[in-house]
Formats: sequence, structure tokens, C-alpha cells
Amino acid sequence: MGLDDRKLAVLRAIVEDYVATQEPVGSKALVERHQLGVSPATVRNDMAVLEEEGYIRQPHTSAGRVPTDRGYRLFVDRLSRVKPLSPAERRAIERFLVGAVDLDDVVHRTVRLLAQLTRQVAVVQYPSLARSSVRHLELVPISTTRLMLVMIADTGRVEQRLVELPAPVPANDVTDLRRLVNEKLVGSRLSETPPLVQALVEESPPQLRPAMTTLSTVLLETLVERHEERLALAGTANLTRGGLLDFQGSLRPILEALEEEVVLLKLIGEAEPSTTRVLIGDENEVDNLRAASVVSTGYGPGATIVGGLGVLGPTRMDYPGTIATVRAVARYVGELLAQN
Amino acid sequence: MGLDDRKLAVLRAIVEDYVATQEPVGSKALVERHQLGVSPATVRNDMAVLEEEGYIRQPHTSAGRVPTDRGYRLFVDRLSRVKPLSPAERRAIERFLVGAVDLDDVVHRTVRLLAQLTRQVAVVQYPSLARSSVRHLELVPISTTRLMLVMIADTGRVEQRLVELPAPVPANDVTDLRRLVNEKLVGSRLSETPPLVQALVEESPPQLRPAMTTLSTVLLETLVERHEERLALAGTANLTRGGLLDFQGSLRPILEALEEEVVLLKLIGEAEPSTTRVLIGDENEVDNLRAASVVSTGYGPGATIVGGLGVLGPTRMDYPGTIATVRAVARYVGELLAQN
DNA sequence: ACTGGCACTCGACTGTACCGAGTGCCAGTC
DNA sequence: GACTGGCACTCGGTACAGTCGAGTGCCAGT
Repeated sequence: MGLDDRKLAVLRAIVEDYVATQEPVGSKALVERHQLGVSPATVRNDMAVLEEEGYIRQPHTSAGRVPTDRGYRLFVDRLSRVKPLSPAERRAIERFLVGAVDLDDVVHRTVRLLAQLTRQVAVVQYPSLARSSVRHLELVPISTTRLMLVMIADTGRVEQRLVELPAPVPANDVTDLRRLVNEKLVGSRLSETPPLVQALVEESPPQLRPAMTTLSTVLLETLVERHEERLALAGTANLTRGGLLDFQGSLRPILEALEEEVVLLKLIGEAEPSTTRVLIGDENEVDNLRAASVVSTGYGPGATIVGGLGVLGPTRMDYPGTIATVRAVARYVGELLAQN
Repeated sequence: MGLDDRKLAVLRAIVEDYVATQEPVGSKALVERHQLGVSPATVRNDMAVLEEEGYIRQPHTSAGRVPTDRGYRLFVDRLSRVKPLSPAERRAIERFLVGAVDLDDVVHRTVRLLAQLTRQVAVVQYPSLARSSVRHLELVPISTTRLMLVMIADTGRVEQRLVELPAPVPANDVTDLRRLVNEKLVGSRLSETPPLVQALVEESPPQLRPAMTTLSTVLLETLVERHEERLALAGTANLTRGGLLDFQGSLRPILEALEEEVVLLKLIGEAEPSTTRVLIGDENEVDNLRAASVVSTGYGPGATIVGGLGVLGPTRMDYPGTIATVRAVARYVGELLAQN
């Protein structure tokens, strides 16, 4: 495509100005604010080309130009450098995450921090069970026919579930059950447990069979199938910044999408190693979010990734800044998790 | 106050019409839609009195009347009867809550159900720890100097927390610790545990002292002080119904308030037995919610109350319907909890 | 290849006029 | 004395015309 350096510079200037002012930017204002070294007329010619190529558009015939989703995409891919974080931000992150006492706490602090720093809606996925290993399984007798199953994962997640036994099970049988499931399952990845659980039933001594069968059902259901992902959300109030200009006046679809766990997981859960993913407007597969952009990345102790986090905001967003913040927060959270 | 029956009927009609149409209601429309048996002129006189008394007001000089917060209050207190639920709603409630597998599940289903039925923002408080008793405490060794403390409450809540021991503790000491804390604490109300925990430290054998001291700190912190309340929220998208008319055009303050757990707890957490509380507009102590109304009630197995739930919406709300739904849902949840 | 100039477009804003829903008041009626 | 019909009045909403100005596209000139 015939986009020389100056045209790219013009595009960059348009994006930056529009993000800052939220108003269509015209050729005259552009040359004034950026040292482009050419006249407005020249810029106008460049703009005409950029518009033809679909990178910018005019809201009305006699208005300035506004970047299109495609324009933002080019900007993000080729025209922006990730901003280094300010020392203040760096300090904020550290201060915020120090003193977290458990996983819930870490996740909640993280999501609030992210919302505050980016001034957008933040989403943090709890460490995925699929990517966790069993650290310990505990069986707590509630009554003779009821057990509370508690699973502790290496990522710090703790899941529990009530087990209704088909018949009363004496205390030392519970001890045996506990020993058996732990021997078999501790250390293995959650995603790999199904065959092990199966084996567990088959190998268990006759008098434990019925109980073990029920237990295995619950195990499979809780640990693998249902519910396995959890999310935390913060900063929805930030959607109202920028008046009603962003999101074409209606928050409705956005709020709806934010209530759908499945949707959010799709957005931030598909984390590839160490990349930051940026989805701009239309690129989004969820219809409700066609007016929004999402910046997300994976996090985890060391190089492994156990979950995703990210932010959602208007397409008119400070991409370099947001990307930098999301990355930094993810890195800190990873370090924090590594300490456990 | 000189409000005869007809004036009250007029107020009721105004509230009902305004809630239904969302438009200021005039004298002529009123007599047409309700059988008041008098002429518009008479209604106008009544309206003048109602306005003088502060129950209704005119948005503009030549517009119809709109109820004030005070007017809604009178309506709720004296002019409305709780609507019986439709069979369809009744069925929806039952269907929705059947099949919940654990407390998390119950709470999430409930909050969604409530949001859906009332078409407003729903809030459900998890059973309050303060009102729960200890059913079991579990100590799971993670390493020689780390324990995972898991507390199971009679209300179904499960809380966990990592304990960093000052020195390695052998396995059978952990067993002893477990036995001691359970003997002492099981069955007692969380709010009454502090002196017991204190005693636990003092009575423990010397070699367990250091570990028990640390453990007690964590116990007190986790179970009594911090974090003790949890909430679930749903239906924020409903805030956008009714365009920008409700909430005087800005969702911002509302969304902000909804992110403050403390605020929400104050709203729905102060549950008195079996009453339904209605807070209308200004009656609300939270400034951000001056444009909203809250309908809340307590729930719990049998007659005891373990937590609160409710909905938040515009002052222009179908109070009778909302009150009925909130009550019904609370009752069903109570029954569900009683089964455990 | 760039620039200055110019005619043109069209949204935003302003002022005027008009319509109609709704009111308050008053004299008249049952 | 309570209610009603009638009437003058208010004022928000809408429609229309006119002006202003930012911004554009195009073209001739350097």
C-alpha cells in the first residue's frame, strides 16, 4: 500500500489527537500541534488517501477525521511504542499488591488496581483450574452420609463441594477414602484427572466402592466440568467517562456482555505466552462489544500461564499506555504467585 | 393532614400512571384512565393540594405532575397492597433454584433470578459469617512451615487462608492442633470466638504454643475481622432501561456505589426479621444513591436470618411488584438453605 | 511534489413563530 | 359547600430560516 512515512505520521498524529481530545481532528489543527513540516493542504491530500484506504473517516461531510478500527490497528501494530510506566505507577502497583493474604485477596486487589490505573473496566480471571494441579484433597465429615470435599490447587485456588453419600460411611473409611484419592491425584493436572478418577473407582476395595463412586462423580463434576473458571470485575463506572460519546450512547450492550462470564473468558482467557493481545472494535467477535476494545494478556508464576487479565474500554483508548499497564500488572501478579 | 380518600386515590393513580408511562401525568389523562367519577377540574384542585403537601411536583410549569419521594413513600405505606406473584413467576423461582449444588451456586442463581424477575439490579449477601457457627476447621499441611486453614460454617460458607508457621511443625503436631481447635470452636458462633481463641492459646501444650499463637492470629483475622462479608451482584444492564430519564442522566454515581461493598452491605445487610425494607430516593443515606430506591429483606433457614438480599432501581419503580418478588425469592432461598 | 487560494458543504447555534398539553382561577350549578 | 365548565395563561417542544465557521476538495502556481 502506498503509505509513505509522512502519511503514517499523519495517521499517528490523528490517533493521538483524537484520543486526547475526543473530537474529530482537522488538517489545520494537526499541523499546528505536530511538527509535520508541511502545509494543511498537503496534509489534506494525505488524509484523502488515508480515508480511501479505510484508516480514517469523516463523521460528517464538513468535519475533521476520526480513526477507524483499521486505523487503530495500524497504529497499534506499527506506529506506537509501548510507553514505559511512570515511577509513580510502578510504585502504585507494588504498594497495592503487597500484603495480600490469599488468592481472593490477590485477585481483588489486582482487578481494582488495573481499573484504577487504566481508568477502564478491568477483568481478572482466577488461575484456571485446567492449568492447576491438585495439591491436596480433604474430606470433612459433615454427617454420616455427608462429606465436604475440599480441593486445594497449587495455584492457590480452593474449591469445595458437598458430597451426599448413598449410605453411611464410618470415620475410618473416610480416612481411607482420603488417603486413596490423595495418593492417586495429588500432583496431577486437573485436566488429566478423569482417567485417574476412573481408575480410583475400579481399584478401590469393595466396601468403599459405593462411596468412591459417588465421590468420583462429584470430583469429575466439580473439578473438571462445571464452574471451573472464575472472574473478578471492577471499574464499570469508568464506562461513563467521556460522556455518551464512546459506545455510541448506549452502555447497555456492554454491561450485558460484562455479565456473561463466558464472553469475558473468551476475551481474556485465551492467553498465549507472554503476548499482549489487543482486540479493536470490530475485530471483536462478540456483537455487543463491537464498539469496545480489549487489551489482555496471560499471567502466571514464572513463564507458565495460569490465567488471563485485561481491560475493556472504548476504541478511542490510549493503547500504548494501557498495554504497558496491563503487562506490568500481569508481571507483578506473576511474581506474587511465584512466591507461594 | 387533610387528605381525604379521593385525594389519596388521585395520588395512587398518579403513581401508577407515572410508573407505567414514565411521563408526567395530567388531570385529563387521569380521569380518562381511572374511574374517579369527577371532572378534571376537581382533580386539578386535589393535585394542587397534593403538591402543596409535597407529595407530587411539576417538572415544568405547564407539565403534568410527578410523584416526589415523599409521594412514593405514602404510596408504599398506605396505598399499595403487595401483589400476589403470578404462577409463572412462582414457577420461575422454583425452576431456577432447583439443582443448585453448593452455596456459591445458590447465591449466583438467586442474584440472577432476582435481577431477571424484577428487571433491576440485584444484590445478594452471602450468609454472614457473624451469624454463622463453626462446623469444622481443617488444617492441611502445604509444607512443613505452611498450613492451609479451611473453615466450614453451618451456613455452607467455606473460608480458607494460608498460615505461615514460625517454625516447622511435624505432622502429628498438626493433628493435635486440628483436634484442639475443633474441640474448642466447633459449634460456637463466629462472633463469639475471640475469647475462645484466646483461651486456646493459653491452654495449649508448650510445644504447640508458637504454632497455635500464629494460627490464632490468622483465625481471628480471617474469621472475624477481615473480609467477612461477601456479595453477588447482577443485572447492572437493567440500569439502562428507561433511557436516560431515570437517574437524571448519569449512571456514574450508581455504578460507583455498586462497586463499594461497604455501601451495598449497609443497604441490604441490616436485615430485621421478616420485614421488607424500602428506601426511597432521598431516604437513602448514600449520596450517590439519592436518585435510586432499594427494596431489601433478610433471608435464612426458618425464622433466623443469615443474610440480606434486595434490588436497586429508579425511584420510579413498581413497588408492589418488586416487594412481592423480593419477599418470595428470600423465602425460597431460606427453604433451600434449611435443607442443608 | 508541495502550497496558497477559493468556493463549497454542512453541522452547530440562534431567533422567531406556533402548537398544544396542562394549569389556575372564577363564575355558575346542583 | 362541593363540584364543574369555561377561559386565559404558561411554557416546553418543534419546525423553520438565517448565520457562522471549521473543514474540505480542487486547481493553478511555484
